[in-house]
Amino acid sequence: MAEFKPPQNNLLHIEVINAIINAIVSGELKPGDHIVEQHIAQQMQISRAPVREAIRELAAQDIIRLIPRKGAFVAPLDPKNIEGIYLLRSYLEGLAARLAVLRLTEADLNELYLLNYQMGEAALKNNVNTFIDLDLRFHDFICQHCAHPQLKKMIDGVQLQTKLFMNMSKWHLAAHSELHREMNAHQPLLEALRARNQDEAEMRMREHIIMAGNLLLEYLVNKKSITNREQNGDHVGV
Amino acid sequence: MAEFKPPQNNLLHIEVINAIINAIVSGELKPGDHIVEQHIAQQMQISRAPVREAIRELAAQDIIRLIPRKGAFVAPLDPKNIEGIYLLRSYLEGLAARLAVLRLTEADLNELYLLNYQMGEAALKNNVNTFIDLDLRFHDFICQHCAHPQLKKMIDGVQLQTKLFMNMSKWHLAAHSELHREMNAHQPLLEALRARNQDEAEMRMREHIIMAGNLLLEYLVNKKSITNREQNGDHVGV
DNA sequence: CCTTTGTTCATTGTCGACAATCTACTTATT
DNA sequence: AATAAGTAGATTGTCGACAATGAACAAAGG
Repeated sequence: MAEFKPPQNNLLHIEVINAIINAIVSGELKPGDHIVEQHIAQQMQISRAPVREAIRELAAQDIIRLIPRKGAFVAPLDPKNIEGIYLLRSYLEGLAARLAVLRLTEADLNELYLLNYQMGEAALKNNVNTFIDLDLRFHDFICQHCAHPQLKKMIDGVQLQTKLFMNMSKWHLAAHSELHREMNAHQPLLEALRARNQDEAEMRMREHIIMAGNLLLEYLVNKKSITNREQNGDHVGV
Repeated sequence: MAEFKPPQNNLLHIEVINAIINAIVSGELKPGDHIVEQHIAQQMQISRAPVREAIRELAAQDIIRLIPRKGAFVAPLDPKNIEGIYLLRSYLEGLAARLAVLRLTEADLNELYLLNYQMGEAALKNNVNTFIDLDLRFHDFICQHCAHPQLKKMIDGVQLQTKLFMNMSKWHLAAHSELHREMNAHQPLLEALRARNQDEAEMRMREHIIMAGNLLLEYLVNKKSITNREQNGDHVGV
């Protein structure tokens, strides 16, 4: 029997969501930019209704800031905020790890170990995109096994933001030189999971995320001071 | 000069949100009920557009479950879920308390002590509604001072859910006999805040919320077993 | 009797149009 | 020249209508 796949999303607003996210990731839409419903609607040759829904949904995830009767704006990206986001993420994913300890089977653990191994390979090959993708799958895998849909949803939202941060700041371009620092970042967490130690798993997950946040932050501050130097010839001390 | 307040929410969808929440709180809409856009639109004599937006926003907060092309349904209310919600809330508000420690002024602390005192009074008078209202203001006050808008937003969403839980389960009707158990629930937290001890504040906030969750859960399980007994004459053991 | 195929109706998804509001600019007034 | 009032264009908020989908029920065929 031939394969009859169900038609993928015929829901317009979901395609709009993806389109907007892509536009932000690709830098086409920059933080602070005004998102005009009709412009998107015309470009995608659809009406404003699904565009509106997409914007509202992204606003619920804080990707977009909504101001009544003025419009939608791409959320600003400031380091102060990033620190808070990563702190939040560390708490949420820490809790997810704690809950996942109760549910991960041996097969699940093996899968995680495999992902971790592949990350090591990608790091050695300096393959940043593969590394980031594997890292995301690693975290997702744990969060999916926490059996807490609402927590999962929150984490997805925060993760999307961090993904945007990384892309907007073109972090991945500079990550080559940082990969070695992240290479074995999951090891302590994995051991805690295997030992079925909830406290330890939560703690390690938190540490790991805070560390990743600091790495990004460090890069951002660096870049900014370099940019400033370039712009006004001023030397900014470390 | 007379007060000329700006007209309150001109935005229809906000009024719809409140209307739906009220309907759920009052029991008019029960968990699992199908929310039909046109019905609400006709009853409120507006078009479907703002109703749609309201539903989408409530869905983002997990008050409502959305199924594509089938519609919106009031989120089901099961004890298993409640436990998870309170766990989540304990983590989020715990973090908020930790952050608030850094920002609460002496005046703020006095305000919190006042609220706590008033709660004691309300408890002694067995005034449940006042007690619940004060409790909410107490928690809100702390969360507002965590200087983390996104965390605050998440907490608001989860708090709304717990509020709905309490109302849907008619918990407040039975709370009279439980008030004394909650009366001094904030004391340890207050002391930690005054001592500017972040770890302690987070811990005490968590404990307090988990305890409140258990109280509600205990009541729900009790009620359910009573209901079961009434329905089928079966005796459910503890 | 059970399964499959139509049919009808209720509801959601999408659309184009209009009204209300905001911004930027122009004009008038002191 | 500076401030206030007015105007025009763009954008959001709201509306009513239609198309697409899904659910319940009836009819047909085995």
